Amino acid sequence: MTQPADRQRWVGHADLDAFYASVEARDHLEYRDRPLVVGALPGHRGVVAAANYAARKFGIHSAMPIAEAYRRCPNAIYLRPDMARYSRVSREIFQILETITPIVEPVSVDEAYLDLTGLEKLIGPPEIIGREIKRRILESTRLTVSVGIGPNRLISKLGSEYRKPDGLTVVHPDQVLKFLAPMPVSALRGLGRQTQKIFSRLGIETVAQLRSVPLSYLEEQLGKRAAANFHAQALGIASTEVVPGRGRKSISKETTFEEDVQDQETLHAVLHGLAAEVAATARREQLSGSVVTLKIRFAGFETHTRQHKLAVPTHDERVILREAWTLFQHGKLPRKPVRLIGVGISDWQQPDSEPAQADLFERPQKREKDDRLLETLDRVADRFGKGKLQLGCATKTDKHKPK
DNA sequence: TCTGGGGTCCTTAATCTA
DNA sequence: TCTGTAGATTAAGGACCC
Repeated sequence: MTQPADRQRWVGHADLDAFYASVEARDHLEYRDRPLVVGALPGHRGVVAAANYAARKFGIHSAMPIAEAYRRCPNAIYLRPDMARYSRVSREIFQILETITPIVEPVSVDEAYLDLTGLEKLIGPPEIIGREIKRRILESTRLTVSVGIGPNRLISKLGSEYRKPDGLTVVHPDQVLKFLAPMPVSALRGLGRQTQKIFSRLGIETVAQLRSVPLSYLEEQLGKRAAANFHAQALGIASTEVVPGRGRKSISKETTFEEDVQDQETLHAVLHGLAAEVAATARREQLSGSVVTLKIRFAGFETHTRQHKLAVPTHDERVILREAWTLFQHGKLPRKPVRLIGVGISDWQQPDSEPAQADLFERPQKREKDDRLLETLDRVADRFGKGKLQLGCATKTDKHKPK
């Protein structure tokens, strides 16, 4: 069904407030009103995944190293994330959003875009729709959400960030330029630390300033594509498209060691566990990928990836492990202690194509040798046992362990 | 100073192929 | 057959997001 070209498009953006921390506070009365940090535990490697507003008063924010958070507030409650529980709550919230509109695009576990076009006749003006979204979520889940509504994705997203927590911001089309003008350029989508540096060098601080810069000059500084993107954003021009249920494009698992590891048997054993988790997820989601990616991080945050395209897509952990291990050994990586190791698959093939089993693996001349190697290493992996490995932050397996 | 885990998208370089 | 070229594909890394 096509929409009339002149119909006003309305896009909503719903963003749960400090989601992980809010779920914890909701489910544990004793945590209420106390600074609460979800992420790594103090004394371990890791960062803050979510902090409630009491913790934010101490300057704690997500992605902050946990040691820094602890220095700022040693009395806060520190919790490991319980992703399974947050996922359940998330599913409940998405179901509620679908009672507003069937066109809901999940961005993450706590965030979604909604196509609200044409709902004025059913529910009311955008302000009423926004209030209705917030009311339904609060009544069903006892969680607050910040909502932004505007003529496109960019404006709705900036709207939900505009007032937090528990905010509602509606920006009508004729207010867009005024709404954007005083915002720092860092508010724009896809503008991170590196691009921020360039803008700072050019003396561009606000969206209004950015708007006054000729596109040709911006192109010289940022390249054509990025310049066009930020120029359009500064004018409030962005996509109105909301795509429900975008499929994932890759599956990966990685883990950071508590202390850097050089022992090959340990590395192989961990890689084995990660490959098994990737394969299990792929099988559960009926996906087969033909690109295997190995990720390695050394001391100093020096990160490398190596990838290889298979002739036949796979969700077989033996194939994934074998390929990842080959990349590790022959990928011309430095022989240094490893801080992080990870593996992933991507590049899905049509569902009807036959997934690669170990015996379909390409490079047949290497197979026999690889199999012998794998058998040996599998024995090592068994001997080490995943539970005995000194892993840093929990991998998904840890999180799924019954309590 | 210390930087997790799970993703997406983009740019660039190398390699393959017509 | 050799060489140059252009386009497609593969691979690596960076930037960004939540």
